[in-house]
Amino acid sequence: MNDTHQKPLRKGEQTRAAILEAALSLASREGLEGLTIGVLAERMEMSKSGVFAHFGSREDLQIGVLRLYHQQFEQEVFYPSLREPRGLPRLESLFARWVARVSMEIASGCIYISGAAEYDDRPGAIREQLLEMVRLWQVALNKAAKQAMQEGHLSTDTDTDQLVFEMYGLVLALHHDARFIKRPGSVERAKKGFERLIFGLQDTTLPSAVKQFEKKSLKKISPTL
Amino acid sequence: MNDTHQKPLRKGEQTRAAILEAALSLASREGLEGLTIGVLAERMEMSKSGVFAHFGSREDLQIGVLRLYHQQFEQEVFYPSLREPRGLPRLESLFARWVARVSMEIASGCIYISGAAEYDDRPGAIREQLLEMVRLWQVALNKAAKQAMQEGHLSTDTDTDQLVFEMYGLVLALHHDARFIKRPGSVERAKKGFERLIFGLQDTTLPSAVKQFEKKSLKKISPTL
DNA sequence: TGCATAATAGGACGCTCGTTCTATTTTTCG
DNA sequence: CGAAAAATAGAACGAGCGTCCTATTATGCA
Repeated sequence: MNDTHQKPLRKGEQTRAAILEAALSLASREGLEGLTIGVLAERMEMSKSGVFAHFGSREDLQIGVLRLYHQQFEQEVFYPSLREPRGLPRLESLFARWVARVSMEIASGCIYISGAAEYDDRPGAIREQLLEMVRLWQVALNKAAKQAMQEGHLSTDTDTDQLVFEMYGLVLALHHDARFIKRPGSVERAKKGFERLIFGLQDTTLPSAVKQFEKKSLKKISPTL
Repeated sequence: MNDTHQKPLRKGEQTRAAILEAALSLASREGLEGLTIGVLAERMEMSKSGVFAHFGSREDLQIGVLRLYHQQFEQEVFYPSLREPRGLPRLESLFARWVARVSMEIASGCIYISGAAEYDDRPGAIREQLLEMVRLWQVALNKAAKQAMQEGHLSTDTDTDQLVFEMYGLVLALHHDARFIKRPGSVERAKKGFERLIFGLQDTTLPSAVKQFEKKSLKKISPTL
């Protein structure tokens, strides 16, 4: 009954991390709301209460999963792009890595996207946490777009909010078509849409004469990762 | 025990329809998977078994909801647009009415979109039904785009699959930003994206000289309904 | 109006869920 | 090593779920 708790020991945090990884994998497939402690325990070959003890509640577990996903997203998409020169190259890198990650997640699912649908109007701590992360990501994209403007890579009257809106739309369409409809070629369509978006080309309505701008960048970003 | 069942009487179908309406309203907010017979019965001021008896199973109820939604979608979006002349006007009408409907659904939610997230990889009759409807809608959009090509309203080398992909992305982004993030102005962004998409304008990268094409249509489609 | 039948209510079922309590095993460290 | 503390297991709980069964009420038609 003595509540002077020492700092936690090693083993606990280790299995906690393992549980979170399994939980993330599960939540990617079934959704955060579909994540169940029983199934998670089964997957971990542990008892329900054994798993549960690492988290104060299911909600805390879900938030832990969210934070782990955010961390991975930062590490795989955001930080590497910061090494690109600011302006269009960085913006292109952000989009390319984002698309690459969602492509890899086709078999499992992007938690930012599925979570947005799940927590549309389900108030609570999970929604708040998710909302903060998605906002952060959109702000990062917006900042990169604004820098591209300042660097002269985009027209000075570019509506960056509109640009981010359409970039997000392309990735949402990719996720939708690839994961729900399971139509091939969606990745290429997202990339093509981005090129058209950036270079302001729509060859279906305009005569050529402007196509020379196409495909002069977005190339050195390797499609791996 | 005599299984020679007569054709069903009036009252039954009447309340069945009322239940389906309530169920659609509920499923719009909570998702098809969040639709529960208990809550539905409460909403209808009926007993659980009374509600249940109108459907062979929960799955049948969900499919009924799906069909009702599809019917409404056809009536509000698809059929009225067929009265527009084939080609770009009809394509614009389809998009405008689609956006108008999703705008009205901001408080509740579009089942095509939320359902796509819920049934990503949850096999079964519901996914199959939903998939068929979404495919049908995309095919309709594609057909309208192809007609716009044939009418000379769009360039002959238009990639209509790409066009539909991006149109879908715009509506998905609208749904995402308006419903999850609750950011205002999303409707205008979707419309602006469509105009840019159709007219091939991206004023952030191209000098003006082509802006005269803008806003010459998509106007007589009233935003009401 | 009455009778057959459809429509609905009420209750119980087996199941799964998150959570709690208590006991047992495992780990950590003086 | 041995004791304190952490980690885990096991069983039970109350609630909500879809579904089934049986009785009761409401409806439609001869």
